[in-house]
Amino acid sequence: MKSANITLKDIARVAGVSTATASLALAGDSRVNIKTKQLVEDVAQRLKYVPNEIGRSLRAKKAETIALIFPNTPHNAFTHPYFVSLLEGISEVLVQHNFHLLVSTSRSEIDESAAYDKILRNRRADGIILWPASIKDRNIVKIIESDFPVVYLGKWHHDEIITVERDEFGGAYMATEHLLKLGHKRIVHITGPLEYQVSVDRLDGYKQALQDHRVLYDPSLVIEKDYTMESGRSAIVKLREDKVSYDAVFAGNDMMAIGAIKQLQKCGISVPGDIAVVGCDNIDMAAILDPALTTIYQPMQQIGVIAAEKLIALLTNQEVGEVQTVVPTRLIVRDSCGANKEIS
Amino acid sequence: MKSANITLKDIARVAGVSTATASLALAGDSRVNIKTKQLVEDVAQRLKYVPNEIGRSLRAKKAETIALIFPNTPHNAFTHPYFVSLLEGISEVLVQHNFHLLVSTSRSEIDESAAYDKILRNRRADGIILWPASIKDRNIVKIIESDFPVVYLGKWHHDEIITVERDEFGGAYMATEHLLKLGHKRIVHITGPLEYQVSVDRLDGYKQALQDHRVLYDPSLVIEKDYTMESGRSAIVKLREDKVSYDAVFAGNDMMAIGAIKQLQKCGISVPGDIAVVGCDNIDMAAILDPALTTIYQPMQQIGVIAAEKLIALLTNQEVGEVQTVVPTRLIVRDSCGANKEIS
DNA sequence: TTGAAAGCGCTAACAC
DNA sequence: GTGTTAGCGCTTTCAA
Repeated sequence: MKSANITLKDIARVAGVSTATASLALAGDSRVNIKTKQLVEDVAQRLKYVPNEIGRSLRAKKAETIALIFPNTPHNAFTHPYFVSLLEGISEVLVQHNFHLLVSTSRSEIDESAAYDKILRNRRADGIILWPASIKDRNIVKIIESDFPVVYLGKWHHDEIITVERDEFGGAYMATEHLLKLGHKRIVHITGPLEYQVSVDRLDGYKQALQDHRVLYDPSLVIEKDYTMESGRSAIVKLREDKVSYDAVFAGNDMMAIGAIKQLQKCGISVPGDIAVVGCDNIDMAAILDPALTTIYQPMQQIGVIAAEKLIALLTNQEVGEVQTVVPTRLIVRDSCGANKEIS
Repeated sequence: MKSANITLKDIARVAGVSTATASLALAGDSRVNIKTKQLVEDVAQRLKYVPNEIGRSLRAKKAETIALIFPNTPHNAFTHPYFVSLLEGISEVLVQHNFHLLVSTSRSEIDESAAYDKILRNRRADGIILWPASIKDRNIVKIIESDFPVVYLGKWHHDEIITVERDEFGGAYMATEHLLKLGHKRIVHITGPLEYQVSVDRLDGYKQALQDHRVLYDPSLVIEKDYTMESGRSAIVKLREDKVSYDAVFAGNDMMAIGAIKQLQKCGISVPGDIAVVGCDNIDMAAILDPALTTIYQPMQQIGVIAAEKLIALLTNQEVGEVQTVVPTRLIVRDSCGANKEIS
């Protein structure tokens, strides 16, 4: 900054009023004389006055900031394909309300609960949007149980917590049903680590679809992997080793679906000719691959928008609306499932 | 929060000392008696005292926070494939130094310069990492010319500005040279919008490589597009319409390279058999495509790390080191260029 | 070695 | 309508 910062005091001095009046004037308080108000505003504009938000925050005990917290390592958090869309949605809302966004990655496994305490109490943020980590993470419980304003992006069994979640169950159900309707009976499901709620929900959706269509659930068709492309590959290898027969694959995310397809193709098995594959996430590359991947779309931007709106509503004592929101997912039919006849 | 926040005053009262002593003790000042220090620390720990950073910031006139600013729309900013890696690098360093990260997307075209002024002066952040927008954006000039601590992620013609940039020129040079060495003479270059410095640098690298290899620069081989996949497609269409003959394509980014490949394949032209293609960025899907995309790797995480380190060094009066850093890019040879003989 | 007091920039109760 | 004053939580002289 070339010049020292202009404070409210400066404005008051130049305008020839007290700081209190200046403050009131700039806040648009109706008690202050219209001419005085004009005068103060002019001076403020001329001197390019920008309120010091730290001072304001200290006084108001509000930071006008919300924190987006990832309880895991930065690596896990940021490489998540959803992250960018989520951030976009949150940011969009915050800008409208003049809130700031603090992105925090305190790794639960290193800083332990102290880091959370700090975020909760150092008053840098008024509320938190919490990205779910493993179900086992006790630190999350702590945050959720404190009555600090928080929006949890997932399922939580407590009526007072605001949650915004995707309909994982429904998405998996749709994916599985889609394959069933195409005539497949032996559908492999590659799950993510079952310590994540998402993985469990997707597995449940898969099971329910089978049951509703009177197809017996066969545990040998379910393989737990870790959401990486490589693990998708290895799932296929394992199926072959175990001599499991199957006619379709529903992968717990797109990366594993891609890995599976690559491995199948490597073995000379046609997708979708011999084996139909459906993924989950609709990451960018899903549409570009050959065969283009049939997958479940996750409305992450929308989730960001809803989460931010609810949190701000809560912070500003507005109507929050429904406490638990389940945002629908959507099946995107492309080529890898074989539904598009001309290419299968 | 279940209980009201514990302040320094509380600690002092419980420990039976003054706030000044408590502050000193917790700061580890050597003047304070070791026993007093111990006592205060015990009390602080017992009451789970966490300093209010807003109060501290107001006093210190420092926010211990840096802002990452995108001058464009949230959409443009966040969907950029580099963003996640960059964020990861920055975040990694900030966590180490106990700094916070404010992510800001004030859209230059809406809020105009007021938004920048605000960021510069509301004291929410001590420094800025600035992501380059169009060269024409006057607001950036304003930020850069203020002497607010800033690290600019690109080329800037001013010795006092800390910049961290990728070697775009070198990358494009390598890509072009690689194609030349493979025997290609008529290399198309699809550029991004030339109002971005990146696009210009890549074009320059392309030209220089041609010149050094005594290949005449032919303007009809250069097509300005907009970094989208669709525009990569349309570039190929246009070349065909104009009946331009060529044997290779160097695309200004991977998305355009992918679009070009898709369009070429659609026309029955083999990649790399008939036309060799090289992209730029090394986005995730580059390795997964068929043919796998030869491209230029951009070390964005490293850039984030360097940028954050330099900014923090500047803010804490440490040695900043070199003011202008050019981080090398790297050619990643895969299949789309035809260098891997067995598949071409 | 410790405490009293001032003040960072702001807002709001209260007095005039 | 406007000014005086106090105080948010913290650090840092300065005095004891």
